[in-house]
Amino acid sequence: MTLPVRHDSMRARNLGVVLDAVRRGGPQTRAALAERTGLTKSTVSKLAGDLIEAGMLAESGPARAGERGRPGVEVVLSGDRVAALGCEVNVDYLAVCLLDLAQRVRFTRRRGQDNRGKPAKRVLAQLRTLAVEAMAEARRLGLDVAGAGLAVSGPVADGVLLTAPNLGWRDVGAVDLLGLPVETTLGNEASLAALGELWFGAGGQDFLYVSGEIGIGAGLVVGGELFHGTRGLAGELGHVVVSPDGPRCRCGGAGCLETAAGQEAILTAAGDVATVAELLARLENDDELAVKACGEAARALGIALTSTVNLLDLDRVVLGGIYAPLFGWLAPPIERVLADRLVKLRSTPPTLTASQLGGQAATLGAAGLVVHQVLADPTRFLPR
Amino acid sequence: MTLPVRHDSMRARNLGVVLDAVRRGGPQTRAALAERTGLTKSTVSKLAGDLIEAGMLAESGPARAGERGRPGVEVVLSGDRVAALGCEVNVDYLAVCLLDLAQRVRFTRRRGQDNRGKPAKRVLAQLRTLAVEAMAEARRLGLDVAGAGLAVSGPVADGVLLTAPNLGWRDVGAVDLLGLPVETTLGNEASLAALGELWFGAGGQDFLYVSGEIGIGAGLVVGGELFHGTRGLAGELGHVVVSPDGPRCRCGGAGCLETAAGQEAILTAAGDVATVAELLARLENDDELAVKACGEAARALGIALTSTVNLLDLDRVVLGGIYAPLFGWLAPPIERVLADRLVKLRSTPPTLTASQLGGQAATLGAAGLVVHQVLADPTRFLPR
DNA sequence: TCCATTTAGTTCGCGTTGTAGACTAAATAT
DNA sequence: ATATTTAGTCTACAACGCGAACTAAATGGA
Repeated sequence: MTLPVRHDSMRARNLGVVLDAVRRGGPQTRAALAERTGLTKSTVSKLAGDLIEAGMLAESGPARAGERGRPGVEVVLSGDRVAALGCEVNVDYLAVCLLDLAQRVRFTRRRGQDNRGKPAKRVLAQLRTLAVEAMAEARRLGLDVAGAGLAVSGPVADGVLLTAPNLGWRDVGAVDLLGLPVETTLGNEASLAALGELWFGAGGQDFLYVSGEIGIGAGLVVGGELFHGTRGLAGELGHVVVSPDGPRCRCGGAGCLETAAGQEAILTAAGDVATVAELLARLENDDELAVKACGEAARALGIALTSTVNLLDLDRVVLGGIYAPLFGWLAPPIERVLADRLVKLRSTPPTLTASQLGGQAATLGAAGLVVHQVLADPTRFLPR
Repeated sequence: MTLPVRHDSMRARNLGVVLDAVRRGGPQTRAALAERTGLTKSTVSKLAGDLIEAGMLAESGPARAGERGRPGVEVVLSGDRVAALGCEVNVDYLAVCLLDLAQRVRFTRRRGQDNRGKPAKRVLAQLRTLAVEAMAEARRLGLDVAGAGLAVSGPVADGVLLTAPNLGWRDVGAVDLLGLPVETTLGNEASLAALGELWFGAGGQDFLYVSGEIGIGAGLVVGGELFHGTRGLAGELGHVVVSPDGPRCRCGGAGCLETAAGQEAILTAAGDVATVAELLARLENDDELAVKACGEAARALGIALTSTVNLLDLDRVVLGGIYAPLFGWLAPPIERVLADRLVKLRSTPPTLTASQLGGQAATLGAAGLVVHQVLADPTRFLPR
């Protein structure tokens, strides 16, 4: 439903507009901000003044214009007051990061451990230990933690992780189990990684992030915003059908992408390789079977992506998860399929990129989500 | 970019909020509107007063509550002042409709004619004749035409129809060629039909509208809004891959849905039937080949929809275009495929519905789009 | 019948907000 | 030096929504 605007929400919104303009445009003078936002100089001055007083903006010294006229003073996002926490549970590690409002990473902690089959309660308690460390560091730095984002590898609804096939979990109240003293937002790993790629990677404003793990998830970013779908369950790329009569899939269907390009399918096809690291080693030695396995997976990915591109009108795809290290072997065949199948429909096939953030994408996205909530409505952190 | 809020836009927005609440909730008292919108009684009173003065709302008599207290007076959308035009060029007909602000259809005109291969300029001039008739009728009824929507069967960008395979058109500046004296918005037929289904059919707030014609398009509605994709080219369902090694498709790919379930594929498989009407006749006579052709097409549709549902998280699919009359023969096999393939991933497979609007969906959607623009910001039609 | 009660809608003074334009500040060009 | 240009602040002002008081119109009970 469309929300009404009142005086207070007008103010909240305009403060957010100013902050967001600074985030997008980097250090800028008040005059430039007025120009860019459409607000008047005096309004921007007042808003910026309040934000500086609240410690969310800071003056960063004179802007050397070299041109005529009084040089302006640029304002920047200040990372000295507010921060956000990003957390992630994955199959083989736990991770947290602390991100300040200026989007600088102030602290990270990662703990490699196999979480498969372990009880959710215990794993999340271990993650809490890391989170508490991060919050202690925040206090030491004089930062308020505005909230936390929690990335889990499975579909999510109302703070509950519905299923995590690779962890063997079902219906886990992850936010409650993590039990942080700040508001915690639960999100799907692929979605949050997509946001991480958006804000910290080379994703641009519109792209599909593909997260290759045991399952294959995807996060769609359109116009700089995440697409959620009806109930927030969008992104099950792993069960797009790539060969209707293909092998049966655990979802009940057959010939799903996951059966052709999921981690297990690739490792098996490469000759029952045990780990992705091992697979990589073989690929680097030009192991024929391994290369062939990647080629097969890539062709299946190419087909699924063709469908997706046609449906959603994408011009950029970012490959993450295990696909990032395998990028060199996957990208060429995928690109060939895309080019072949999309010639007539679009002038250029979508660009393929490997995720630059590695295992950090999801935690960065999770923390970034909170940062962006604060930037969009900073009233919580204003005096009075 | 996030837009700032100023006093005038605050007012515009709140007027829109009130109108939208009336549209969604039907006739309501001012008190109920205040409750629903979150604005105060006095504000709603003032806004409603202005809207009544402008002829966009009207008092519809006392609300019989039967309960204690003074009975309120309900306000309704008034269709006596503003209207919108919806136009459509399709393969075998031209159509226009005139829709008032209360979303009542005040005039329709349809002209059956084969437009294949004819020059766009001539066809659009013919459509203009119909549109001018509709605008004359509007003038006769004392209605201001706020704008027009134009539906065409092909991808659209910046007022230009990029390609219309079934008409044999390329890069047609359709808005300019139509040359109406009101602002005209160009839209893809499937997208606009989806909006028609949203506002006038039984679509609910979240669904995928599938338009079966020579090509197969789709319009996705999420949370009561159309999903546009990066450049507004989303919805090419026809080129989702359903059998990677299937027959070649005119898009350059192979095994696209269109090659299995497009109008021509079905007619050919049914034994080179000439028209959909003829196919229907055969189906009603239980012609074995025709029934089998529909079954094949339905299975392909089922596979494409499985992929789509997994990607986009849908729980309702509306079948339109030629699929609407064929619904009885298509739906059961599609439902079987969806049920089989989605068992484990979602509690219930998506509901399948036939479009109730027939060939009217796109014109209604096109006109509705304009009506909704006016409802969202009615300032243009306010005095002063 | 009368009056308390309840709900609808209007009126009016108030506080908050952004705006426009005058004004001050600080640079460059001549 | 002085004019010019641009940045930023200050102040009077108007628009808006808010809230409380008020009027209006119904029901229900004595």
